[in-house]
Amino acid sequence: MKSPHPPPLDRYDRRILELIQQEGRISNQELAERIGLSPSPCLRRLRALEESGLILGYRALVDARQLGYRLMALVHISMDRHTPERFANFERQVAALPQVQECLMITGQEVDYQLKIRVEDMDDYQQLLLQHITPIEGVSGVHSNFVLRPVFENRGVPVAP
Amino acid sequence: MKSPHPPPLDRYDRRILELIQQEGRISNQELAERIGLSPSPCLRRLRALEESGLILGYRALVDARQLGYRLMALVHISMDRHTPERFANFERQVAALPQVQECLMITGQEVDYQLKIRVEDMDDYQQLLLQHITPIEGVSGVHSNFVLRPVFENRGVPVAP
DNA sequence: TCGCCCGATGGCATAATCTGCCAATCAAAC
DNA sequence: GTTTGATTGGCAGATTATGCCATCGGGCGA
Repeated sequence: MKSPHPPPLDRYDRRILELIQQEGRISNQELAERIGLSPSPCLRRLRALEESGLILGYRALVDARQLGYRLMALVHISMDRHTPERFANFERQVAALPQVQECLMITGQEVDYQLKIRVEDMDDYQQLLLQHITPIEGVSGVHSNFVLRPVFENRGVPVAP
Repeated sequence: MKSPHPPPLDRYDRRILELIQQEGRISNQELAERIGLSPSPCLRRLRALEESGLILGYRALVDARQLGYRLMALVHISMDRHTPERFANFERQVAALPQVQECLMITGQEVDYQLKIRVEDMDDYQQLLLQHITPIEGVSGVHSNFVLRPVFENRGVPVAP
């Protein structure tokens, strides 16, 4: 999957990465056309990028609001004792909650994790917090911020020249 | 694109949404097989979901670390004067920075925005902050947290039954 | 209970796409 | 200028997508 010496990316590879980050389901033919290559080598390059692990996968972006998730929250969690077992347990429990879209271990004097959460409304949020997050062993502090407006999300990673 | 009365989702639609959030480039044939429908109606449903706006698009996930982006930071921004023009200007300037992966306007007594940033290293980060973010008109406070470990990201939106 | 009606399904045929193979091309090193 | 190696383009077979039409099934009224 991941070679020890990843070959450098030329301009074709970079164009491919840029385009499939924007249009993940673009056909190989159109991809080839846009990068100025014939379909054959274009597909070979795409497969190579997938094999190398540079392309981790493909996702459809679903409109969470249309599914009823009108509330997005950023939750900062602090843990009382910093043992590996506590962390591992917390991460496992949190991964089991589908409302938790993202979990980052971060720096901060009073904070250990930031969670990004999607729920329908405040009632849901309160229930999730009180019944599923606060009770996790080791959680000593919880601080919530709510997203007033997502200015932009899910941007592609810049592919430098 | 977005109908005023979106038709309710049945179990087929929900399965489609679940699967394409995990495998965005799955072929229609395999998708049909997995949801227990023949290719014809499966494709019709997929297209309908795209037309309705529920599926916003498709993205390839690129491994940022392999591209050299070893540092991920969460930056909290406070603005000194809360006028619409200031906000709009800030958002425009920030959207022009490819290192800024996400920009959320959030609640908080001292905070107005959270940015998620990817850079190669601390030098890059310092330069981005001092040369491109701090100078934006209206920015009065900047506070950085760094991501020690992304436990998980890019999870799909739960599609409730 | 029966029969009608509307929407959704499955299958088919055609069109488009994917994908492996081969010879030809290009670039760099000698 | 020649050789060597990798990359490309085109072609053919296999796979997939997509529009069309008859059929099926569920809900509604009689």
